[in-house]
Amino acid sequence: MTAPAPDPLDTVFAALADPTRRAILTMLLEDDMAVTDVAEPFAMSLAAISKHLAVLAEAGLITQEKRGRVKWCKLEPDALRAASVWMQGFGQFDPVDLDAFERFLETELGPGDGV
Amino acid sequence: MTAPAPDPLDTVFAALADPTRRAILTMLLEDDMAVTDVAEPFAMSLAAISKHLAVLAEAGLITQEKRGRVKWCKLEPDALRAASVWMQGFGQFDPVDLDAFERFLETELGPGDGV
DNA sequence: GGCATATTCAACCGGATGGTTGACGATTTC
DNA sequence: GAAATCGTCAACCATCCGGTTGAATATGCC
Repeated sequence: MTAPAPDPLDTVFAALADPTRRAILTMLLEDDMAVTDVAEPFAMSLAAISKHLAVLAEAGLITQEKRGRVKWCKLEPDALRAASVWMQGFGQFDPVDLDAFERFLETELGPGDGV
Repeated sequence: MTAPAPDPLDTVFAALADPTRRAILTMLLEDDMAVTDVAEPFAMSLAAISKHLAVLAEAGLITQEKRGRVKWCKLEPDALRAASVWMQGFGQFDPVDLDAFERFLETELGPGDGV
């Protein structure tokens, strides 16, 4: 652990840079989920998803709590606030346009993909 | 070029994940700059900065225009809007707190580092 | 023309990242 | 206690990333 503690923004943005991880976050918007259930829709191994979840947890974007043999994953939206605030500094954004958000979420999820 | 066009959010967030690149964006908030001038405050080669700028341009976060032998770099804040909008979906953020933004910018630049 | 300046290109390097598979520890269930 | 389930660990692999150096390609100046 001699690593010199990188800027939290580094890890948050890096975590968000992967589409699988963004999809996971979107899923967790709905509800808390077990690791196995998170992995279910993806065409990759459970171990890979487990790693993605570790990255998200490292960034503070989720927390994981083990109850019994099941590990529950919970969205931690506050971690996004720092990044969001940072970005707002550029361009004097208008207050966020929720219609645009809807459109983007649709793009994210893929049209006709009813996740 | 058989690469299947990654989600723009991938490249934007990946670009933002590097502290050098975020610092560059912050510099460009002030004014457009030539590549050499962008590189000046950093303890790394000009070629490295040139690559960073290419990443930012690829993500659409800046544009570069060559006038004479000088290539000018210009912030393109609109590219951040998509990412910002995506993030707003999580956590029903309050409208952004500009005081918090100031504090974060200070953290970014480093206290007592008068860049 | 010839030299200095601005920027990129190309090759290279070490380390991180995203994925795999198979073994393993922990927990529940029968 | 034995078997099934949940999740991680460890080793491995290919690729990407951030950096270097040195040569190459403009362009501007005299």
